[in-house]
Amino acid sequence: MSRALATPPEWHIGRALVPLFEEFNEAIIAELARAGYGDVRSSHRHIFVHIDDEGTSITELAARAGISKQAMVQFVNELQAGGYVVRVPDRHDGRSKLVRTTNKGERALQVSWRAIAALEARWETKLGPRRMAALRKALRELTGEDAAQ
Amino acid sequence: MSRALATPPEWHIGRALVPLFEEFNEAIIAELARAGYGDVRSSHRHIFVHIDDEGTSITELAARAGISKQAMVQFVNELQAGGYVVRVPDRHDGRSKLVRTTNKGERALQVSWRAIAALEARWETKLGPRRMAALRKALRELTGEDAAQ
DNA sequence: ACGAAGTAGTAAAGTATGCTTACCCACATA
DNA sequence: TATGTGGGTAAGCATACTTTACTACTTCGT
Repeated sequence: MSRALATPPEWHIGRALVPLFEEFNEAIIAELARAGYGDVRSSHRHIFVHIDDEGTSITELAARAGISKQAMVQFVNELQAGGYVVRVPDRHDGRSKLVRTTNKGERALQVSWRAIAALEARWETKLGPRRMAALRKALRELTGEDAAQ
Repeated sequence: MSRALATPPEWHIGRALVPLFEEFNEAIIAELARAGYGDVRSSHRHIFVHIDDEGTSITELAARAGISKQAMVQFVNELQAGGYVVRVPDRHDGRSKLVRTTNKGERALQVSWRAIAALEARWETKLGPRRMAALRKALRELTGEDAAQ
């Protein structure tokens, strides 16, 4: 019945990671909605972050995102309905189609990049350029990237 | 029809924030499941991170978490069914009940703290103690905390 | 002291989302 | 020609909520 069996940690990264992740997501979605791309949802990043400029097959997109083909088909259908991507036949494989961004898709991507840049700028004013650079480098290394500029 | 209308950013924080957030979540849920608390889901953090030792009302928990009372009732019901929390009457208000953690709830909390500590330790081996401390400080400041130890 | 108005908790139902499994067809490759 | 692979439909499921509606209790104004 005794309370306080163990002392809780004074602070841990989750206290920041969770709200920061939410802030990141909401900043992008809100900016997209403001720019007229209100039908883009955060799960559509599975396409936007993995799609190549020359187009990418559904199977490949699904593999990169780590979800099933069927789930990816759904997301592609949604973005295609919104006019953000199109399916074009693959010249090298009659079964395959390549998903490509449309001009509208490119514009939406640019809006999201601007939203991210704005968020990073806000963070930089809080931390200063030196510490913000260090933060970016640290985060990048933690995800296994080289972080070699 | 021209492609490459704007250059995509070489790298941005989302590339790290998203996978790191997922890693954080999965590390806790996996460790809880391994310890026999498989019925705790990540949304239950809404309770665990906001609950006071003396107990907290549903209305207060909902306000802190930024969700509706009804949603909070659901999460409390689930955790109560699992034996992690109980509802006790509030002496000062006949309408109100206080949600309190049980011993099992406290044990689950400790498991999650250990999982977080282990994750932070793994990150520290990648970055070294100095840069890890700087990362923690930066993240903490970004969420509006003082970060004054 | 007393009725009106507000607040705490809750049940029930509905909605949006992000998936999965089970199948199936078309085409490619051996 | 058999087998595999790409794309797809249909259905189902778990999750994380919200809206609506109601009861019990408290507080406030008179």
